[in-house]
This record gives sequence, C-alpha cells and structure tokens, in this order.
Amino acid sequence: MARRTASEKAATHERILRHAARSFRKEGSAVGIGEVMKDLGLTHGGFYRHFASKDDLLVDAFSLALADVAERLEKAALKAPAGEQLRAIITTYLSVEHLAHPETWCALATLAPDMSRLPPSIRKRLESALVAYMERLLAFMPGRTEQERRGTFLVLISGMAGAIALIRVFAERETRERMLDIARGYYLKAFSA
Amino acid sequence: MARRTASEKAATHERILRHAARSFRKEGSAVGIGEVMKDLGLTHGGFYRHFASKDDLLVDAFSLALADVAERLEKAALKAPAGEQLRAIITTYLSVEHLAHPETWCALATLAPDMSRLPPSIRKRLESALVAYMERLLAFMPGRTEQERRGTFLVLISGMAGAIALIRVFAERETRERMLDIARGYYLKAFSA
DNA sequence: TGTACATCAGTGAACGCGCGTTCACTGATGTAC
DNA sequence: TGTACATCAGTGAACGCGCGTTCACTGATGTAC
Repeated sequence: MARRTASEKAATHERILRHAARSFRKEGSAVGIGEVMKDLGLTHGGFYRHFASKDDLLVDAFSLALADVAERLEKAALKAPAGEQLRAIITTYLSVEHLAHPETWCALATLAPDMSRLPPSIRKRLESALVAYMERLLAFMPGRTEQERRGTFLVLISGMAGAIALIRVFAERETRERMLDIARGYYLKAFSA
Repeated sequence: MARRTASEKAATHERILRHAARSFRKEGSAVGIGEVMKDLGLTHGGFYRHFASKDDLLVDAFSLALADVAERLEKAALKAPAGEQLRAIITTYLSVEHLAHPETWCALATLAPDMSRLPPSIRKRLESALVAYMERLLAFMPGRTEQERRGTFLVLISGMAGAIALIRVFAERETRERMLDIARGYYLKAFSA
C-alpha cells in the first residue's frame, strides 16, 4: 500500500491491459473494471492511475487483442513451408482451437460490434490497430498489387471472423465442427489454391 | 391504467418485441428494459406481463430480427429478374443502406457475439431462428445439392456479416464505401458469376 | 341479458446490486540540494 | 552520500446512477351463472 517503482507501475499497467484484452474477448466489453482489477489481486480504485476511463481501456485492450492475433497468425504463416503460408493462416484461423478460445483469439469475431459503438473520437485509435493488423499479414495475401492484397485481407479476415462468430452461436460440438469444416474448405479453395 | 383486451395485449407484446429488435441491433443488447418500454410510452413494470425475463426478450427479439432480414432479402431476390436473384441478395446485403441502418438490417452483423453468450438453455431457440433464416434463402443459393446450398449460405451470409461488422468500425464515409465496394465486388464475382 | 366476481394489463415505488468514477489516505519512491 | 520534501501507486469508502425484477394497487375486461 504505497508508491511503486516506475517499472512496477509499467508492469501493472500491462497486466491490466492483457487481462482486459482476454476478459473482453471472452465475456464481452460489459465486463467491469472492478472484476478485471480483482482478478489481478488489485482494487478498483487504482485503475485510474493507469487509464483515463473505461473507454480508454477498451480501445487499448481491443488494439492489443488485434495485435496479439496478428502476431499469432504471422507466426503460423512463418512456420509453414514456402507456398503454404496463406493456407496456414486460414487453417489456424478456422480451427477448433479458435472456436473454443475467444479469449486468446480474434477480437473481430467477438467485439467488432462493440468497437463500432465506441465514441468516434476514440475509434480512430482502433482504426490504426486494424490497419496494423492488415499490414502485418499483407505479405501473405494473394494479389498482384498492394491494393489487391489489401482487398484480399479485408474479405478474407472479415469473412472468417463472421464465420467464427456465427458458428459460436451453435452449442453442439458436432454441428460446430461440421460448419467449421465447410467454412475452412471454402476459404482454402477460394484463397489458397 | 387497467386491464386491456386480449388483442390489445397482443398488440403491446408485438410493439415491445419489434422495438426491442431495433434497439438491440442499433445500440447493443445492453439496452435496458426501462428504455424500451419508455420509448413506447409504457412503464417498465408492465414488461413482465409480456416476457418472463430480459433473456427471454433477447431471444425473441434476435429471432424476430433474423426473420425480418430473411424476409427483406427474400423480397429483394423475388423482385429481381431470373438468374439475378443471388446478385440481388448480395447487393442488398452489401449496401450503403445496410451499413448505415443496423437497426433494421442483419442481426448477425451486430449481435452474433451477444447471441453466443446467451445461456445454452435459451440459445436453442436462436439456433432455430438461424436455421429458418437459412431455409428462407436456400432456394437462391448456388449448389447442386441441398447440402451444397446450405454450405454456400453459411459461407456467404457469415462472410458478408463479418464484412459489414468490420467496415462499421471505420468512421469515414469514403473509407467505408471503398471497403464496401471491395467486399461487394468479391462476393458478386465469387458467388454470382 | 344482467349481475357478481375473478382475472390481469399496466403503473410506479421499492428491492438489491453492480457499474464507472472520485477522493482522502498510506507510505515507499523519486528528486532537489 | 545524506537529508528533506514532493510525488504518486494502490486502498477502500463513498458518490450517483441505472439495471433487472418484484409487488401492491387500479380498474376495465373476461367469465360463470
């Protein structure tokens, strides 16, 4: 119960951010500040030493979540043999693992509607995070020009996010996996053939 | 302030449902019962003569929203000349109108994550509504077998919903319309050529 | 058809609860000399 | 290097507020005879 060193503060800031990025993806952006802090063994009052408001945390957490997924997908692509990189991105994105773990995977599939309801002033920061997401994966997208590759990213990622979001509404494991197979089959054929 | 006739009650029930289906799509499922009732000139207490709980309203409102959109898309298809029906569905779905009016258009693009967080007991009803959405448009989907047409619906509708959800994060009209053109171009080429 | 009574749609106060945010306080850290 | 003081990370009580839900009440509707 006293002042912390600068590096301790930075570590706490990051812990709040990382945990919020998971909680919002898992349970939605209605998760309270009190709950996030409590999960970390902290009290709610201290939150405002780290973020100006909940909206401020939301934007940063959404941005971190997007960067996190971009990194995961990039790693999956880089691990794949040459020519199989886009295939790796698609099978990683449309996986049972992704379906079952919203808290560590794509924020677009869980939070896109919440993102679009944030105040416009703050949404600009989210747009940057989305552009960064795209930039990170652009090299793996098919297309002759950069414009084409951007278009491919838009259609492919938003399409797969929509598929994950829809499939998650269904409860039965069997139904979900059948739908996932259909979607994966389509995107592999349409984008990586 | 007294008992109403059976048909008055039914009318009120429907007014609540229809308005909720709009409000949830526009502002998210966190919109309160009090607000929905107040918008209709009613008080919050009467709500429970019509619905057992807010979750109960959520499921019914989501289902109505889905049925509403299925009908709009079906009408768009039926108005189109033979051979242009799928094209009509795609251009209607990926329109500036849809982008700008979440309250009257596809609930998947605005509420899919909220749907998947509903209690499993209640989610079954939503699954039926989604299946009904599919059935209604199945005849317009390309594919040799019904299985294929179901697969096409899954990929097409979830993909377009994901595109709308992503594009709505961006604030600038010009950016949005450019992205919308790219998505529309893709889906027309991939599904309706 | 009229009468007596049960039902219940809608009202508005009240319930407990959790939310985001503020603030006085603590005591260790950071800084100026 | 030591000292004196300002800073501030984190605590926990308190703020106003809105939420979902309950309930006693009202009076017109529905129903049994």
